[in-house]
Amino acid sequence: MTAKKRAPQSAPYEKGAWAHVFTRAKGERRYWLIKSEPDVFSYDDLAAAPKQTTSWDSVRNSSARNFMRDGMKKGDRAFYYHSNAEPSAIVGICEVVREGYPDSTALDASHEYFDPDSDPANPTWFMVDVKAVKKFRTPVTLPDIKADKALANMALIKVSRLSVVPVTAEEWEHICKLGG
DNA sequence: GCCAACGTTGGC
DNA sequence: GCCAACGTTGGC
Repeated sequence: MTAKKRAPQSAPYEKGAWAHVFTRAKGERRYWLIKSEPDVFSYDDLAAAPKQTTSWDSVRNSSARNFMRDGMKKGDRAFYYHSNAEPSAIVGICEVVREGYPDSTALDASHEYFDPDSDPANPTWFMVDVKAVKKFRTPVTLPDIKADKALANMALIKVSRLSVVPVTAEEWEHICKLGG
């Protein structure tokens, strides 16, 4: 028996700052933002997928994993953000149609993102399914967001390099108005 | 348990 | 293509 690997469970939010996004009033809808590079999987790719749905797999960051495993619920909405794009921007809206479940790519030895340390009986990595809802008429770009005082506290800005982040209801409404 | 080295993300 | 931020790894 080898020594147990330290499980990648630590995450900044657990120290307090984002604990609130894991609780909700009965029937409350919560909001998120998910990032994808458009060259890899764009919003149009999602809209063109079977049932306009895809599993948000291959995320290998524990904070993002925790948001998917413990935070996102069916019916929640998420902005679809194109990272590493010209310009980087929120380009549309999608909906969580399946709540967190084990990420199959982490358990598939033939997959590029296979994680040999993930125990199938107690998986390390989780994913959700998201469905395209609406493409913005006008993408809301990162410069737009940075220039907007109402959006200065967005997790997108404050916590860089996290592929799944929470969005407040106020930020959600504001950006929806901008995007049309 | 500290912390240096390393890898990844993503803006610019 | 560069590099800052930051999470993870592993030696001690």
